[in-house]
Formats: sequence, C-alpha cells, structure tokens
Amino acid sequence: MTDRLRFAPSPTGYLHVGGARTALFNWLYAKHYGGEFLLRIEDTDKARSTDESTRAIFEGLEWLGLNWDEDVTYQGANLERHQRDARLLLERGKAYRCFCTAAELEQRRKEAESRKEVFRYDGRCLLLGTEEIERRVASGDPYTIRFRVPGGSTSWNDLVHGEITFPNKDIDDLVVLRSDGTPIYNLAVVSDDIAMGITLVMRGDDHISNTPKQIMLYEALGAKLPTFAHLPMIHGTDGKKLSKRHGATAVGDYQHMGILPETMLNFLALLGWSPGNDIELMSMDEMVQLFSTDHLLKKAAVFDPVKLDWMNGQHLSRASAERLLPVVVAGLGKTGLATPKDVEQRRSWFLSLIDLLKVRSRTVDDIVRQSAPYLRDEITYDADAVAKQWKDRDASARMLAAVRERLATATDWSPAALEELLRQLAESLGVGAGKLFQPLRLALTGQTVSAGIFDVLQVLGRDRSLDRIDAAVRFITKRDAA
RNA sequence: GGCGGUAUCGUCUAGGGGCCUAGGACACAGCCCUCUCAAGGCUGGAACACGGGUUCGAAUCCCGUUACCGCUACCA
Repeated sequence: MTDRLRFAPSPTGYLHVGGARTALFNWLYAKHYGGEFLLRIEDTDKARSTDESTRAIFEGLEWLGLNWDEDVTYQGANLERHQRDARLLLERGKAYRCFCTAAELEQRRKEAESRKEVFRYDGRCLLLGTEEIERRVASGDPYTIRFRVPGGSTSWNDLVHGEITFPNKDIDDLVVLRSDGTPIYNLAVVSDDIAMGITLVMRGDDHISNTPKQIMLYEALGAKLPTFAHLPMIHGTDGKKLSKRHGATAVGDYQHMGILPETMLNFLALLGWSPGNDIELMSMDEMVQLFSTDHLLKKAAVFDPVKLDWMNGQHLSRASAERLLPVVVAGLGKTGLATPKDVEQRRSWFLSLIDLLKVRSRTVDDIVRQSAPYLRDEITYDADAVAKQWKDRDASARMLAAVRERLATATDWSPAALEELLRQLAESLGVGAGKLFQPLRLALTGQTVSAGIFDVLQVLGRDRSLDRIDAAVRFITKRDAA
C-alpha cells in the first residue's frame, strides 16, 4: 500500500518556515518512498482564518515547488462529518454530553488556581442520569460533547522518537464538539485524517501531547491508526520558538530578499535531517534520492540566516545564467534598471552579465545591485576611491589617456586580448598591473570593487568603455582646474 | 505544578561501545591565489550539560540531576 501524507496548515498567517519544513519532509517522504502528498487547510477557526492567508500558503508552496496531489481539502467543509463522528462517539458511550458552561468552567478554574491547585475537569456530567440528560436536552440547554478518556495508557511507536507512552490518567476528558456544534481541533484532525485515508502523520513535535488524545479518538471511532512522525521545532537564534521578532519568518520574506527556492529547500532540509557523508549542498532531486526517515533528528534546530545566505551564494554560483535570468529580470524591473523588453533585446548580453556577477553574490538582490554600473548611462564615482586612486590627478589623467589610446587600437575585444594589451602597456609604463587596473576600474564602474577588469571591459563593450574613460579624464582635469 | 520531549563546537550537524587525542559546514582569525571583490585552497581557535552506573572499554547503553522546549482551552 502506498502511503498517504498531508500537510495541514491553518490559514492564520503566511507560510512559516517551520510549516514549509514540515511540508517539505512530507513531500520528500512521498517522493522518495512513493506516496501521495495532500494539502488540507484547517480553517475551522473562522475568526482567525483568512482567504489571504490561504492564498499565501498556496503561493509559498508553489514557489518552493512543493506540489500536492489531489484537490485541496478544506476542513471547514467537513462540518457534517465532524458532527456525525461526535454523535457516533456519544452513541457508542465513548463520549458524553457536558452541560457545564464555559463560564462555569472558567469559574472553577479560577477557584482551583486560588487554592494553588491545577484545574481538572471532574467528570461530573458523566454522572448525570438518563432522565435528567433527556430533560435538559429537551429544554434546550446547551452542551458540549466530551470524550471520555479510558483508563490505562496510550503509546505509539513514533517514527522519529521511538516508543512514547502517556498514562491516560493525566489526560482530561476533552471537549470534541463545542456547544455551537463546531468541532474541536483534535476531533476535526482525526475525522479528516481518517476520511482522507492518511497513513503517515508527519508534523511538528509540538503535537506530541495531542497524539495520545488522537489515538484514543481513532480507537473509539474504530479506525485504523496511522503511523506518527514528530519532527523537531525550528527556533530563532536566541533558542526560542521562531517568531516575528526574529525577523523574517515567512518563506515569502526570503523570496523577496532574493533567496532562491532551491536554497530554501536545501537549507530547510538540513534542519532536522541529515543525509550523512558530510553532504550539504543538494538539488531537489538529490534530496529526494537521499531522503530517509532513519536520519530524522529529534533536537530542535536554530534557524541561522547567515548560513542561509552562504548557501544561497553557493546555489547562485551553481545555477545557470539561464535559470537566473527570470528572477534577475524581476529584480531589475523593480529597481528600474531595466525592463523585460530591454532584456529581451539583449538576452545573451544579460546572460553574460549574470555569469559575471552571480559568483560574487549571495542573493538575487546582490546581482541586481551590482549590475547597476553596467546598465546606467551615468555612473557616480565613489569619493573615497577617487581620493585614493586618482590622488595624483595629473598622472592619473595621463595614465587613463594612455590606456584609452591603447585600447582604441584593439582589434579583438575579448578578455584575453585585452589583458595582453593592457599588461604590455603596464610594462612599458613601468608600473605594476594593480597601479593601472584600479584607476581604470574606477573609471569604468565608479568603484574599486568589481568583476575582473577585462571581463568588465568586455561586458561594457568597446564604445562604452572608451566613453567612460574619456568621462573620467574630463572629471579629473575639471576637478584639477577647480 | 503535572505530563511528555530534547541535550556533541556560538550555529547546522557526523557519530548508533573500541576506527574519536570527536569529523564536516557556517561564522571568526591567519596564510595562499590575485588587477579589486568574490569564489577557491590551506591552517587555527572552538563541543560530547552534570553525576552515578553497566562494560575490559562509553559521546554512544541505563538511572538520576539540571537546563531548555511543548502540552495541560468550548485555540489550532
């Protein structure tokens, strides 16, 4: 039998990195072992659920390429079945009507607290006689349906933790259906997982304590138990549960920072899992191939954005310019450096630009930022660089003029040919290469940091390069006069 | 408080009784390469929470302590 797994987020915010990690592991399992990966939106909490959040979850999953099988299930659409299951529990004597109101319960909870005791539901409504129950139901008293936790203990063999056991006496009789007829989380989950035929429940380990309750529900409903796998949490750099104050927590935030989806997936995969053999950089296919439940970790992991950046730099270096083009174009458009149409007209030129920049970038935004000198008509000179590289104005102007003169003689505008040309010039001038290249770099890009100078010349092209040197010479001499 | 879970460099992790004077990666420092910046290469500092067992032998197995996390709702 092939396994059926699901990712079941509640649409109360964006797709969180923790949620994305859980979705990824479910997906990897399904791809590696062969199985179906389903998506269920847990929107039973109408007050907090929004369509916008649901859309954000879809977008996040799509961006990551975590495609799901079959149609999306909306938990809210299964209200009738949830109610039916609750009735079934009632009929089978596995649950009972509780007429205690929320206010009364709250009152008793407070009283227990003032006595420094822990409030536990005392099961008083279990003692109600049949006649009284019928009378109160007939008179329209509101009631909840409470699951009657049996004696003994509940245990299961967790795929990541091994055997876990809970003494049932520590678990309160839990409400499964509210007085307004809507289901409580644990019932809705179990009811849906049964209906969807889920065979492996893989989720965050914050659900470990819910598991015995759910197992009892499965048993009371007479359903076959799925296998459970509880994944470790992801924490912020301070070791606390990842939240807003740690900065970006939504996968969309990282997308907008210029992180590649393949990086996000690779990075998330290593939080709670390791392929062993010191392997770190993986493509999606490699992850699918390497994934195994044997190496799932139990310990919570800290999300380190610095390592994420490094990893993105690695993926950027390895990605083809062709693959990077669409995301770079989007970034270029956003900053107004180039339009998609510009790119279309000089596609191969843009590709070579990307090849030049990707290796020295950590994010797509870095590529966009660094492409400015190659795309803008006017460049501005970095003041510190001017002070340093063009300190001796007279000499600098003369040297640049000499460079220009020599470049103008070039018949082959390739990096190799240009290198030969300029190195010869440096030699005849009796200066070191750096003495020549740095002032030139400043003239060409306005900065002292860039790709190799010969590549810069090539990407800029002959005319633009010569124009920039002319402009630099004018700039220097003008300052001289002033 | 009760119950449950977890515990290897600052961080991600390898390790599943001897191969461990604990390996890799990020970050940090130094060096090399070099036209600058990256990338790359090399080197360095940096960890088995603590205490008891078990065993010829423990990071690895057991128990306890401590710390952290989660659950303990008519939230999910």
